[in-house]
Order: sequence, then C-alpha cells, then structure tokens
Amino acid sequence: MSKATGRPDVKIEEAKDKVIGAIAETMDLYGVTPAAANLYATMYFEDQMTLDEMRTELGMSKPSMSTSVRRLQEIDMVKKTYTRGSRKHTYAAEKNFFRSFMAFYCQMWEREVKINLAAIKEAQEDFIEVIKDSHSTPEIVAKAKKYYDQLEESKTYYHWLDDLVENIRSGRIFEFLPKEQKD
Amino acid sequence: MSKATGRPDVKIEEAKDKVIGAIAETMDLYGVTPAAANLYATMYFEDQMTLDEMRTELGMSKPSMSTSVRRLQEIDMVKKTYTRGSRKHTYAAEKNFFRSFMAFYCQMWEREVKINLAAIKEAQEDFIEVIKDSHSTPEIVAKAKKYYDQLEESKTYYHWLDDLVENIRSGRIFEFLPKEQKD
DNA sequence: AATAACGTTAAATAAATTCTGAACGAAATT
DNA sequence: AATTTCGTTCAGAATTTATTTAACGTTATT
Repeated sequence: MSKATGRPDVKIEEAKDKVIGAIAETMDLYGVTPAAANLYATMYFEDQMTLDEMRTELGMSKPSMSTSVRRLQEIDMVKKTYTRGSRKHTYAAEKNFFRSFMAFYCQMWEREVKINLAAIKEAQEDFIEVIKDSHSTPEIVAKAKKYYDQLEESKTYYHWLDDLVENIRSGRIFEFLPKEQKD
Repeated sequence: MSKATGRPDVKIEEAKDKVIGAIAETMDLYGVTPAAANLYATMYFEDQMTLDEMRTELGMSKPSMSTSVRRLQEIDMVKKTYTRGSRKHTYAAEKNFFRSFMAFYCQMWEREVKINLAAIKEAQEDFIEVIKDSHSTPEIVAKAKKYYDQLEESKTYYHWLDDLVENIRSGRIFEFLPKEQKD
C-alpha cells in the first residue's frame, strides 16, 4: 500500500497515531471506556484541549467527551487548565507517566487494602466469637481457627501493599529503583 | 435484624461471606467478570473445587464456571490440581496474594511496556525521517523534534516499569520492602 | 453396546455498558 | 431582552459483555 512519503505532515500524524493506538490499547485495564482511553491518548500529544476540540478530533459526541474527560480527571490522568478570556473549559493530559502510575495504582491499591482489611477485621471477630462459643463443636472450632489463620496471612499482604503505596507516594521507591538506570 | 447467635456454623459462613464479598468487589479492575471474581473469592476458602461444586456453590451454570476458571488460570489465580481416581477436574485458588500480585501486575505491565515501546520505536523512526526530510518546513521539524523528545521521556517510564517487573519477579523488591514490617 | 458423566463449544438470551441525540439551565454575547 | 454558547443531564439506541441453554465430543461406567 502507498506510504505517505513526501508528506512530512502526514507522516507526523501517522507516527502519532501509532502511539495513540498503543496507549489506548493498553489502557483497557485502567477502568476507562474506549472513548476515554482514546481521548487520553489523543490529549497526550496536545498542550490542552476543549470539549469541542475533543469532539472534532475524535468524531464523537460532546456528552461522551464530557463524561470521558470527567472520568480521566477522577483518576488524575487529565487536569483542568485555566484559559483567560474564554468560556470554554480546557483540559490537559498528565504526561508524566510516573505521576499517572502513582496516582492510579495508589488509589486502586488503597481501595483494595481498605475494603479487604475491613472485611477481614469483621470476619476475624466473628471467627473469634465462634471459637469462644460453647455451642461450637471441635470441628467448628478447628475450621474457624483455620480461616482465622488464613486471614492473618492475607493481612501480611495487605499491610505490605499499604507499605508499597506509602513508599510510592513518598518517592522512596525511586531510591530503590531510580528512574534512570545504567544498563 | 436477627443475628446468627447460637449457630456457630452459620456465623462462620457469614464471616466467610464478608471476605468473599470484599475480594470479589475489589477484583473489578483485574479484568475478570463478576462471575470469575466471585468464583475466585469462593475458592479462596476451599482446598479445591470441581466444576460441579462451583456450580452448586455459586448457583451458576457449568459453562460459566468452566469459562471463569479458565480465565482465572490464565492470570495465575487458580491452579488445576490432580485428584487420583476421579474424572472430575479439580482446581485450587492461589492463596498467596504476593504471588497473585506478582503474576497479575507483571503480566499486565510487561504487556504495556512491550506494546508501547514498539509503537514508540516506530513513531520515533518516523519523526527522524520527517526531521531529515528536505520537504519539511522548520515548523514541521520543530514539531517532530518536540514529539520525539516527548516520547524519549516516556521511554524512561517504560524502562523503569520494565525494571520494576524484573525486581518483582526476582524478589528483590522484598529486600527493599519486606513482607513483615516492624511498625 | 448402551448410557451417563464431564467439560467445552455454539447459539441464544439477558444484562450491562457505551455513546448518541434531545433537552436543559446557566451564563456570556449580541 | 433575546439569542447563543457551553457543559451537563436524561432518555434511548446501539453495542458489548456476561451468562444461560442446547448441543456436542470424549471418556468412563454400567
């Protein structure tokens, strides 16, 4: 098939599209819709964009762009920017992937830790009640103890994950694993 | 509402359900269906399960259980176990969350790194061609350089992510962040 | 040999999600 | 004051995903 030789501007667009496609494709596990993934990837190559520009560039409806940009803001992948003298809201993509990584994974893991540790706490209290209950047969007690211990082990993981979040947010992980590596 | 006082066995099931619910809820970002998430969470408290047991326990269809357990195997959250003298396949959940973490995130990040670095490589080659093209105006060249540099920066992140994967798989991350912390 | 059990595949159905167009309210512009 | 612009909400359509049901092939059991 024909290549865009002789048209540098077209080649630039093609190059951008390659990266846009890759970013959009690998964002499928970030809990965003294809529209939002495409929007983010498109914004990655722009300084800032308005809803109308998003709509035009992606060929999608304004409400869809509105919802998508809102979602991306929620996960700190897009920021609202201030444009003096215009009514239109403008948004800019977070291009520092380290910050995106930190924001996204820390939020996600923090949620996971919080929800699971809370459930574990309640469950362990229940198991302790069962263990102390005089109606409990030896089998029941053994079972409760087994589950209790199993949850104790998983607590180790959740505490570790919590530490990981803390070390990411504090930047200490970059002492352990510098951004620039000599390989 | 009435509590299951006096019924230790019921209390054990209630406790388990609390944790099962939490695990299932926080698995929404692991690229699995609600059925698979529920299945994993249920299996977490079992030694091993057959498709029929899964079907019965979760009240879902056998094909759904078959597909779910297949998916969980793909992401290393479930392993097939061998049961002598039975035609039924048996499966066991990975209960070591550290291993789940390692398996899942390493797979995911590795994919992200691979896809994005490949696209970046091609795009950068295109940008270089544009920069070297005598048809390119100064504006075009400046733009190509800008994008080229932007991609160079993102390469730093992808290489770092690659290092992170390596350090997780090698276990070195646990030297930096031990599983047991003295707090 | 006939039947049953087991897990998977294919097709159908149900449910959920994504995106659109219509409509709206508020604020800026004319 | 009237109109336009802007972003959001709502309802609906379209699409996608999840799960079920039906059917299948293979293998074990009777």
